[in-house]
Amino acid sequence: MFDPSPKTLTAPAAAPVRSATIVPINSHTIKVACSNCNLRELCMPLGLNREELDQIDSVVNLRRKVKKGSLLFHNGEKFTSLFAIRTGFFKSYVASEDGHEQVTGFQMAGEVLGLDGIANDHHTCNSIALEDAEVCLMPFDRIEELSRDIPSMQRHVHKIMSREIVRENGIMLLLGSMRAEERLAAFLLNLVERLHARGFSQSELVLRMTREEIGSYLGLKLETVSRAFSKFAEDGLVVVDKRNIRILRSDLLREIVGRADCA
Amino acid sequence: MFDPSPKTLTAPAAAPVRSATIVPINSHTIKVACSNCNLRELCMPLGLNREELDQIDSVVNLRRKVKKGSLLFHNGEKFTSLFAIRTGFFKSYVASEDGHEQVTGFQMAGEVLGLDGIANDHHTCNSIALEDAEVCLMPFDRIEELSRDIPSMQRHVHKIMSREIVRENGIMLLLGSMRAEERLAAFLLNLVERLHARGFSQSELVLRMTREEIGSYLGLKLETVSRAFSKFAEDGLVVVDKRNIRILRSDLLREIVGRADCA
DNA sequence: TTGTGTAATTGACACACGTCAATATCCACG
DNA sequence: CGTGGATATTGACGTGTGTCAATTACACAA
Repeated sequence: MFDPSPKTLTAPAAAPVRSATIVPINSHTIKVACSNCNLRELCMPLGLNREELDQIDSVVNLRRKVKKGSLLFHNGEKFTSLFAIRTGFFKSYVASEDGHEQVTGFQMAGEVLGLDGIANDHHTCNSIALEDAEVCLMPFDRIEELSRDIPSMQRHVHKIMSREIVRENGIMLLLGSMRAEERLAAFLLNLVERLHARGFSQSELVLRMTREEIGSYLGLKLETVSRAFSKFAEDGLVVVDKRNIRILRSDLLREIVGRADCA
Repeated sequence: MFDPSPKTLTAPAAAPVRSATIVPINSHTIKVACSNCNLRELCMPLGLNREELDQIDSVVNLRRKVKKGSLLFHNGEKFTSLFAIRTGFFKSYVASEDGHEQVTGFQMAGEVLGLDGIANDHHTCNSIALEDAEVCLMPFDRIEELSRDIPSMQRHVHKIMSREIVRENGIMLLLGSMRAEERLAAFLLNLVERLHARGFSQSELVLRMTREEIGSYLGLKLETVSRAFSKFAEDGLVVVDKRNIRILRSDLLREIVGRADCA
């Protein structure tokens, strides 16, 4: 089909990879910190000046590798830290008593995980790595401390949380009023947009999740997701080869999303 | 049917009502402030000591009356303040380009509105009063200022935002995997619980919104909501008289929610 | 009172999506 | 180099909910 090069959602690492699961950061020995992280335009340090950057480096004091398929945190776990994704791809989900899983989001490099835990000092959802990943640990009391000293940091934390609220408002709109193909179109456009912001192609993407996980996120069954992909392919909007997707007509995808509920 | 007394979601006012739309609060003349507001156990001041209470009074510097049917804020409006509901009942909703409205939440006394605006300095949703209401204006830069001085205040603001994220996670679960009657049962239980926390009955409630608005929130059409109400009534779970609802078997309602997606 | 509009209920029918099942494909692992 | 278990696709069919429409009840204004 098209170039199946196994791209990873990993920006070129500036630091050597370590084998330990938890890696203390020591700015003297390992030159890995927010101040020279290539995600700083997307992640926590956004909008901070040089001096503030140095301060935030003191917040991000741990790194953690998360193997594909393992949990970063889970429902009920004590909340202590937020997590900034350095590399890899995560799925967050809640589970109802009967065991049903509802995917609440997919997160990639530069995005922040764990905000749900602040409310009750315990996490209320689960986050699992869909590919080998690395996250920066940010102890929340340190974040709050620093927020009290640096107004721009404080504002940034507030914006990150508010952005999550706005995102979820959008998902409610999607789940509440869109039809299957509209949902999938919106999903694909959102994914490529975020990937593009990270330097990837505007038209090609590799899905990190199964059809079932997409379906859970979009409130659909996996068969319906599969059929919608086939329909898009049939209509020449995309080329679908398993998890490799090439978008041929993003304009038409946008049109599909736009005409949501017009009928 | 049953007692149709037109209860209002208004705690007994401690202060005289003024006619102006915007009422400056002067602690010397009008004894209305967080420190003696009867919602302080639910609203912003939660967990503050006496001295901190006095400080927060300096944040809440304006009151605003909102007539039934009028907007508190709307999509695109510049964000400056959060709003704490003193009395009344609100509906928040987003609108897609084509004009479809998706209700994102219903809010009552003691709850905070406007968190969506922080992300982009402009609101991304709309809030409309479903009955005559009164809100306290809390300029957000003042909130941030105070948060820097009072750690417990800072933590409280974070908790309020996180709580909203968790709430929306729950709605995603509802919209993504529950069936009509499960959704309505969950909705009713959530409403009475919140009303009960405000001193109202555990079993009787007056809906402030139409079937269509409930449907929008739950991702259903108004006819489906109506049918679900009728089914509940037929099965003896509730007594329905237009917008007056009496819950007879909350245990069975809980069971309906619980068995979501068990089949 | 009568008129008018909104809200709610209920029935008949349609259809989008779920369910069930068969098959194909790929990858991990012995 | 097979083999078993995910994952994905596709078809046939069922059903929950949407759609359309008729009717009632009620609030409010003339």
